[in-house]
Amino acid sequence: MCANDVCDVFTPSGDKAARLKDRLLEVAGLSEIFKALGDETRTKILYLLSLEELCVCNLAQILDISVPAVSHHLRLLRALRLVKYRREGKTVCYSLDDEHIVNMIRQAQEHFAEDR
Amino acid sequence: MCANDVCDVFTPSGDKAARLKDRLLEVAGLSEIFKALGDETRTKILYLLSLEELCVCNLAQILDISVPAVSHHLRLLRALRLVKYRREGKTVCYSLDDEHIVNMIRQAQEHFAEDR
DNA sequence: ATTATGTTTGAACAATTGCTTAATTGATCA
DNA sequence: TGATCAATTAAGCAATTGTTCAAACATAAT
Repeated sequence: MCANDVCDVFTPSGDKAARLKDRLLEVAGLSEIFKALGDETRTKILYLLSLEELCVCNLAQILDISVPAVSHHLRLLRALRLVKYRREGKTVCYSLDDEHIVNMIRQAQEHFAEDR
Repeated sequence: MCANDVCDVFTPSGDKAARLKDRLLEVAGLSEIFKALGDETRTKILYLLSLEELCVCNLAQILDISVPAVSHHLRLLRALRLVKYRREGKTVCYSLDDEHIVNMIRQAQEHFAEDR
């Protein structure tokens, strides 16, 4: 920990630190959504679903992982209301339930592109 | 795995699966960026730095965690070119090096808001 | 030089995560 | 009802992650 009288970007009264601490409330809980996208497989799932509606077994086929693995990921994405599902006979069809996700992916792509 | 002749959203030749598999290249490696935001502490760091330039020890103060913890996170964010730093005497000042991050955070906030 | 302060790095450890296999549930059809 | 197929859930395991403590490095001042 730094000595407050040396490394003081802050005002002596320390109210600035408090003010910044308050601003943190604005991003509280937000990382849950990013955590969902923080897994390679889930990013792929979300991107695929942004292209078209797909059932669990098709996702497993495309992603080359087991059906239960896909199901686990979808369960998490469902909990965050990022995807919605629709039962069609024996199969369950998933699709994107959030247009913001696509925007986030686009932003990440742009960052990557500039990264040369 | 599903039997291809029953759960066939795909064409019999299977070229559709192949086509979708190709599209996945468009999001390859993108989850690295989201992984950075997928940690509560790092989301806070990035948000604070979007508000103003801060040194390591100030970040530790505001976030109530140890200085090394902050440093480790900054190291990761540096590697992803999400933050930049500037030495000022003994202290090192960090700031945001990517406007896309702020956009991503805003998108996440909007999703959260609609989530009621 | 020596001391003091801010930052970084390394090692170790607890906690979390993502996967697989096996068992269970849900739904359709004979 | 019984059989079949898709999906979910549960349990267990390997791998990753975030943290702390201790040590090393960098800069500035005495």
